[in-house]
Amino acid sequence: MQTLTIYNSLTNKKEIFKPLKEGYVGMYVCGPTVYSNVHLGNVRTFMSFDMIYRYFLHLGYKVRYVRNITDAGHLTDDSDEDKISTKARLEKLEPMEIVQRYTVDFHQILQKFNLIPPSIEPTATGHIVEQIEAIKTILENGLAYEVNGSVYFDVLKYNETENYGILSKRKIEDAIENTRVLEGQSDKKNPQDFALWKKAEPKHIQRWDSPWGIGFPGWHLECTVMSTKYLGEQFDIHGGGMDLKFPHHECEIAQSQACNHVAPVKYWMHGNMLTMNGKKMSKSTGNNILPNEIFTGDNKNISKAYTASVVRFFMMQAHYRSILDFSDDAILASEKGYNRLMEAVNLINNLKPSSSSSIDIKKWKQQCYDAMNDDFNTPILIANLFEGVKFINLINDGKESLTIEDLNKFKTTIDTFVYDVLGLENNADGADNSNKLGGVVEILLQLRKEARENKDWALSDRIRDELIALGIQLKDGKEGTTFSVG
RNA sequence: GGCGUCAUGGCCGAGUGGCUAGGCUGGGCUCUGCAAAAGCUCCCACAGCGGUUCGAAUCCGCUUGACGCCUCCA
Repeated sequence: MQTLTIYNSLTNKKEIFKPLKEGYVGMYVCGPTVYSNVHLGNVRTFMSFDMIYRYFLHLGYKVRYVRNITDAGHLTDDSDEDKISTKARLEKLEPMEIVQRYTVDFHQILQKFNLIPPSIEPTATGHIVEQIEAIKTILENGLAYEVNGSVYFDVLKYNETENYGILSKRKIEDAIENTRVLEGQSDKKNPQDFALWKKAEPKHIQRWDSPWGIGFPGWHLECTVMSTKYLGEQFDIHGGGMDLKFPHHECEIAQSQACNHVAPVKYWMHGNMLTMNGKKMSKSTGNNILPNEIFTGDNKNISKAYTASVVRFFMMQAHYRSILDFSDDAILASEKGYNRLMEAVNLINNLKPSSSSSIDIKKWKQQCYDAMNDDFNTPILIANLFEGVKFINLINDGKESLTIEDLNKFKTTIDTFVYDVLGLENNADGADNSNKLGGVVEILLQLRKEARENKDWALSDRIRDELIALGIQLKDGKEGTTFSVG
């Protein structure tokens, strides 16, 4: 098995990946709060971890991948109302109607981007009982307190024996000095304390009974409870967006320690933000683009529509830990690169084997693995794949050669990384009408060929130019004319 | 204000103490009726100022700038 290194946010270093149990990987990724449509920035994080999931699977690990749906308890501010309920009141819908609508949207969008569904996708509302049990345990361990029907985690007390700030590298002393004083926090002993259970006011729609009265769980708790339930008190990888590092993931660590007295996660992984116009995409600021707007081209930031595969390729061209800026120029360039890659991938089936190989395929293949083994470096992988594109074109031109064994190895490796690991899809052979279209174009190519034999350049050029206007690119080669649909 | 990350060629984006990133764009050549495609090739960058070093864009310090977190956020 390949030696894989992963950048661990807990230590800020690349570390060799060693699973807790040989051959198995437990991975938890914070999912969306389903109160509105997922925007492209949300998608990036899930796509990054999908790539990581895919690579583990390819390496032969048995992976249990858990990604939650937050459908309750996500506090917006100190108004005692959570996001789901606020939206529900606004639209006069049942909370679960909102949850259902945006959960379906989330699944549909991710499917379009060819993300593999996780092994388990638990919901917060489905784990209220477990959350209440966890609160009881934390109370028993003396690290939480009850005030007016709410329960808060006692951060200062926890920090006496443990390190609150171990992940985010914050010092609690600094936090105390710099925390803004907000209204309505009088229930808390300290501003740093966070809610485990919040009392529900009568106007609050989502509510559950508990030993502390009617209320709803705090946001941080669900991930602790669900990751523990499905992956154990300790598991290999916890992922999420960079913006969740503090306070969410810091709180998760504290809660797990308070319950189970062990560090829950071996490798913390954080995907970086997608920006647009240099600023983070986010729902609240409106600086975002929705996937459906990209598929239709209906957004002022883009000049045309782009397919999900092109967007996926665009994102894979950047490292998951780097900020990536979305722009029309950038994605336009990616689209061209994607098309070039896919044309070569299609061409590989036509290559003829030779009696000897002029290219070291084994070395090239290992370079692909080396890239992925270095903290999932997809940009380097793609650079190597373009090296492969060059090989394909040269072999096709008869300038390089591969034996049948090498050719098969080459083809398998290309397919593995392009389809299985990067999760790209080949739009050309995915279209139902491609066969019919191909037949029609073949007729035109025949006509053009006859025109050219008669030196009727006016006609042959007209056929070529009108086809290209429709996005059909002709390529004249020694053995006839081929075409590609752009 | 506090903490942190990053500053790479026309654009997007990797990476490394001395050796090619890659994609897109632009120039040249081969091929072609002319093109396109493909191949070859050119433009060879690393914010600024100091320091360490035989050697730094890569390590250290300072300056400037951008972004992220500190409040819900992938």
